[in-house]
Amino acid sequence: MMDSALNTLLEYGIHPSVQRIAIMDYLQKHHTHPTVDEVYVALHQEIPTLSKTTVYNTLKLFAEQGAAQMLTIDERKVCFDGVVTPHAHFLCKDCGKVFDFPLSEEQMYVGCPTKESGFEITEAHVYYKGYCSECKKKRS
Amino acid sequence: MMDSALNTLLEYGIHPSVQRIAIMDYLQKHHTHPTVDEVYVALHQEIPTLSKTTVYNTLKLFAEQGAAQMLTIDERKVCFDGVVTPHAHFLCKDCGKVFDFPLSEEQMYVGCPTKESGFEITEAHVYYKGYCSECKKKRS
DNA sequence: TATAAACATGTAATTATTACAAGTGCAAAT
DNA sequence: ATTTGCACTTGTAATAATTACATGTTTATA
Repeated sequence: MMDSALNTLLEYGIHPSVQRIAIMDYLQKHHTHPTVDEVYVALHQEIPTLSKTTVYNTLKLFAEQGAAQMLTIDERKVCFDGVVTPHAHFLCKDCGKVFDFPLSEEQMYVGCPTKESGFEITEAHVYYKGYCSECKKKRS
Repeated sequence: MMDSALNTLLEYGIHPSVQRIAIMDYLQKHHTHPTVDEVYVALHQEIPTLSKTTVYNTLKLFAEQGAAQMLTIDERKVCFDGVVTPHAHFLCKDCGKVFDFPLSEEQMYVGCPTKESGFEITEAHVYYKGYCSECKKKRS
């Protein structure tokens, strides 16, 4: 059931624990770009002893190890994405939903500082903002 | 002196006030990607009655009107950029500094959802993260 | 099973941000 | 010039997100 989550943790050199597996499993099954709070509220049901601090620590760890992405597209809240293959994100300024958009690795890193610049790049994010089709209708 | 700031406000349809002009002037003269607090602390000297709420309101207004950019590259703090022409941003994970990198409008919007998708795009941000040349040296 | 290291927990503190009500000052109209 | 209204600013208080830290628990290994 949670084998995929466990494997992902091992793959990224993260020591597995009940909580970490559950959180990774949640990320992999819910592509809703959840916040810390959303993950906490959802998992608190199954694991009543889970603390919010653990969710903070764990998601931060995942992001540091490259097992998940930390998204800062919405200034009001940080959210997370279990999909680490290259893609872009879109934030609707009306409903606040975050959408995925296809973008190749090549496109993500177009114009990115090269090694010669002396900068070492570890991640790239492409964020679009505007209005999703649903909200666009409502507004007109 | 602050004519450029005043003109920018008028250009973006923002009613000028002493505070708004001073804040825009600060943004235009300091390309340091300041936070609300940094702007507040700096200007509080010249304008002792300036309140932090006003800085919040004003920078938010600038961003909404397109007269400045709100950057969410650093999850720890929102910062602002008075340069609204297309370019990318780089955050050093060690020292926390934000650097500008050249990027054409075309490159910024590579792979961006088209009108046919039903999405309306109002802004795009390209963020890189890693280690700047200074910090890279220290780490090795 | 003893021990140490790694993890998780909960509370409290901190910080960033927003809400809101009251005050101020400019600008148009009389 | 004076009044009136509106936009803007202010300060305080509330809210929400995040972090620090000390304690407790689990896990792995000898």
